[in-house]
Amino acid sequence: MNSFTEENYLKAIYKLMGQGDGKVSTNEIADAVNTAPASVTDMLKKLSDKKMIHYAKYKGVSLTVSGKKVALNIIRKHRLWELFLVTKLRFKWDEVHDLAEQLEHIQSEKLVQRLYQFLGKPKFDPHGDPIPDEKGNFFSQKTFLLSEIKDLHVVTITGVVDHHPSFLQYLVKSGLSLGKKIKVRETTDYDKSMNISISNSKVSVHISYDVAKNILVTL
Amino acid sequence: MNSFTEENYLKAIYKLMGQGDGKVSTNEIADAVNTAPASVTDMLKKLSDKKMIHYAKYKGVSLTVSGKKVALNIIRKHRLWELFLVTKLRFKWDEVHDLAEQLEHIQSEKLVQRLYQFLGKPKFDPHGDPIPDEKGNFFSQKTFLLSEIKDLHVVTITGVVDHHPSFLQYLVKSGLSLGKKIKVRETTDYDKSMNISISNSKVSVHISYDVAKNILVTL
DNA sequence: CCATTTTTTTAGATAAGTCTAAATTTAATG
DNA sequence: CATTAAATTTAGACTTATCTAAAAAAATGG
Repeated sequence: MNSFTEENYLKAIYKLMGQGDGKVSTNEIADAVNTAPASVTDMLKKLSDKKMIHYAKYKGVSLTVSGKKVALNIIRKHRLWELFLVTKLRFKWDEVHDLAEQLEHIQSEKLVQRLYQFLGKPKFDPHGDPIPDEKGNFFSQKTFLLSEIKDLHVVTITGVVDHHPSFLQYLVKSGLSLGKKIKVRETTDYDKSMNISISNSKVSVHISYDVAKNILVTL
Repeated sequence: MNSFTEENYLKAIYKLMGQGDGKVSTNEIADAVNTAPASVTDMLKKLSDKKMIHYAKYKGVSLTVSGKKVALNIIRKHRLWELFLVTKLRFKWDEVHDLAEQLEHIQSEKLVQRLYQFLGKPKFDPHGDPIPDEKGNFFSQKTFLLSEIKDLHVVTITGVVDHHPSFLQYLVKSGLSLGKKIKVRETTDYDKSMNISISNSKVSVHISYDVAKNILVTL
């Protein structure tokens, strides 16, 4: 069994590794789990002993197959709980992250299975992130950053890069929720800000480049 | 904020205090939380510093008002989660205890409120135990042990003393679930075992004294 | 009411996870 | 490529919650 702390490290490493199998640095992890680099080194030794990571001093780390499995299971639980909170308990999508950070550590395979059934075997969480299945497989849609979309193209919002409550709240206030179809009307060369219109509502919104590069869309 | 461990001690002390405000002994607590008495003494000092318990060396402990409040909140969460697991996720009543022991430590007042609403502001958990409200108040029904009921009386099963899965499973197998109306047909003097009949089903069951004194009933 | 048993507390250690400060390794740069 | 800067690890210490063994207090019972 793994402790809460170990699970959090594995999750952080998983996220830092991204798609590729690149090595993750001690400082990156320290930053992600909000602890001193020296503490991270200690934990890396421990996770290495447990065969959860590949670790060679000064060389960075990557997850082993078992490490990846654990990480994906935590992520699965996190996203299922987020969806539960939003769809069943009427939480807003910007409120659920911290609570899910607690719930993701509840140990019970049966509970996860039942929750999964209860929610109707969902494929995505309230932020548009895919929910891994029991085996760790998940849908990976081809998404683009809204900031990369050329003028006059119509796209659908399917996710966010930044998950902070304040950003999510800003999106809601601007009428930009998941699933919305939008058209890029005009991009300003100078600051790369965009004027976009929301389909079926004549409404148009002006968003900064900073915002646009945190919104994921599909064609 | 209190740690998981502190919460478990407070819950244990609350349960050991029972109705009265009697003092609870170190050994009783050690037994309840499954740790060595010496460890309990350490924790008692800590809880005393935090003004959660009244503690004088060698004299036993009792909860302060804040200690009781914390304990009741944990119990509230425990019972709400048990009910959630049974009514929403189709767990059996004998499966939920250990899982609720984990879930009861999730910190979020909002979550508790929402769960409470979601479950329809319930008054009792799946084992017939009352669920304290936000303020720590709960219904206390006048219940009796089935073992104390005289022959030919009709009573309703409203709870259990022993919460162990094996006992609960035995009850289910014998058709003795919460809410069932039963009549005590005959008590055997020798071993105090009972022959009882279940209303609306002609079925009669023979139960030992050990079983009868772990079933709570109302007249 | 004194001796023995039981209960409780103290003392000293251990393991997990963290820290700061110092040492070491790697990377970057003139 | 030698020196400085940055990243990483080691060393030593702290906190929380636990343990065992020994000491102290309370309870029991002839």
